[in-house]
Amino acid sequence: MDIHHLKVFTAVFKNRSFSKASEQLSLTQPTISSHIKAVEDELGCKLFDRVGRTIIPTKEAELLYSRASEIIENLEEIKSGICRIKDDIGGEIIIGASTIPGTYIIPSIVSEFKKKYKEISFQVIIEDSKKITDMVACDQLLLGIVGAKMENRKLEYRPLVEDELILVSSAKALGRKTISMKNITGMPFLLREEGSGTRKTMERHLSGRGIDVKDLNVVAVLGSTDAVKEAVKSGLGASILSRVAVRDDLKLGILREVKVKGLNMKRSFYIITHRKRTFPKSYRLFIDYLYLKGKA
Amino acid sequence: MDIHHLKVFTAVFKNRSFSKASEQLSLTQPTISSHIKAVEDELGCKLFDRVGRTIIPTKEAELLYSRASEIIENLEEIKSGICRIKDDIGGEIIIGASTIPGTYIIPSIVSEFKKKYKEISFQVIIEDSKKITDMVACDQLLLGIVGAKMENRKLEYRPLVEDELILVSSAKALGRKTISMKNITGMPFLLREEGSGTRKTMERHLSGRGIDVKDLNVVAVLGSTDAVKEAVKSGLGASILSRVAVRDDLKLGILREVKVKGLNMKRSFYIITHRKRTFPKSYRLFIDYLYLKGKA
DNA sequence: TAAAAATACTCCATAGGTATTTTAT
DNA sequence: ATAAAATACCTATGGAGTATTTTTA
Repeated sequence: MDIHHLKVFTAVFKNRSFSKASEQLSLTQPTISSHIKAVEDELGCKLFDRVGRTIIPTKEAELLYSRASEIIENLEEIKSGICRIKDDIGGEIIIGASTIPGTYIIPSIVSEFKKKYKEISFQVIIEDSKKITDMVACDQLLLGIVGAKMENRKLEYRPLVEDELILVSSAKALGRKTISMKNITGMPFLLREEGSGTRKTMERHLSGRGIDVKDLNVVAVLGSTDAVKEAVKSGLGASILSRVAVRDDLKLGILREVKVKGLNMKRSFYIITHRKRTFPKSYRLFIDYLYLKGKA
Repeated sequence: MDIHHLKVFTAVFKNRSFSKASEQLSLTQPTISSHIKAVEDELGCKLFDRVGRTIIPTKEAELLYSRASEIIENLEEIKSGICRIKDDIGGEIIIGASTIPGTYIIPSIVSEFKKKYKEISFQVIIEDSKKITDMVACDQLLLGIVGAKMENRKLEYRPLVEDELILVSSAKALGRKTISMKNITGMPFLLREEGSGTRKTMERHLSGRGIDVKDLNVVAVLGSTDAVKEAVKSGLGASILSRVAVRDDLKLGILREVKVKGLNMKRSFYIITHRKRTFPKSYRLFIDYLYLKGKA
């Protein structure tokens, strides 16, 4: 049974006439006839007694009419409801971000974006790059911002902002402002865990220069940027960290940047999305905004 | 949008799979694909993200699902509701009957019928034959029992029981037990109104013997059988009435039958129905019961 | 006679199928 | 290699139309 059938039926019922119904619905009278016949056949009962040129609804028709309008309205509601949420820019955007972008990049971007779209609220989930990448790949998240590419054909990567990794040590620790590559392997070193984008990027750059993690004098592996920073501050060792993560500490003289000759550890933060997912309007707006930032 | 579409959609939604839905609905997987596509096109939005072999409903699909089941249930309810009332033998039967059958015939028939079908209730409307005939013809009544045929191509007439009109006078009035035709015109006469079946039948029989109503010595025209009976009892005049209407009065000796030589006023009571109307189950049962009586 | 519904037919969209291809596990 | 969805293509049903007939007011 088609909704159209019900619409035709109600029109006939209300007009007490096939031809008037046909005018109302911009159909021809034979079409109305055949529709009514179809419904009668489907329900296995007559709906109208054709008495001369008058039409009298049967008991069955009365029952059908009393409930058909309900169904028609219901369907219209669904359609309009879907049209609404299709263009609804409200709701919550959940961003999965790795430590560095989640802490130092996203907040200012979100705050700027919110000036234009006040009705969109945000939730930022902070996990390491690997975890975020997996969550996007497994459809637990629609949008992620990470500090390293973990290739996955399901995912769409787009650069957001440039960053740089630098070697930092405690300001209190004496030492040269510039060292050479070979000095790195000797110094006590602090590392992030394996899923970290910072660590992955660092490893990539070092191995490009012939140094493996195993060559380093690793004093400790810590689960967050802050933990590493604190450890460095306390003089436990040096570490390679995002410039954005240590900017304030450098300014305040708590940490000290040590230049490594010939080592330039540029990296990007990436916007990741699932290639095959469709996004609610609010997400599309925000992602477009991020893409624009990425191009600039 | 077809209800079928909605059923397919809900099956896919619940199974999170096109092929499982196809098995469940005994359709092929391509059919499911095309149905979902049709709904997506109609609503102008994606309903499922096809991510590898997993299927993820969009926000729109969530909304649609939450309301589609409602509609489907609604429609099932309608169908079952209609099936129920189609064979529902409960409810009320309204019989339009003219004076004589309504008073002397119908009550006993109804009472007998009710022994078998206790759940059917009856309402008997008593009007003269003409009025009842019109009401059936104009679809205000589905069933009538009248004492005379008023031809109308819309109507189906079937005999119910035989009756006989007889000439009656007051028992107190002296007079012969048998008279000849020519004596009729002289005597003071009481008549029913023009719409009366009794009157119509009487006129037909008399005119068959060459006597017109205008030839009679009409003392009064009264609107009901009882009124005529009372008038006859009080000696105002004679009248031609149904045997069934005066049976008790004859037995009790309150009224007296006067035989008219060569005048035999047999008549039938008729069941009338509208040829083009359909009847609820209860009516069909009762009408069949009446037809059976009519044949016997 | 005129108005309304039914009927007969034609045309085209689409529901349904089968066979095959694409994609991801 | 396999399982699932998409795609291509075919057929038959049924929706919508036009033209005509039937029926009744």
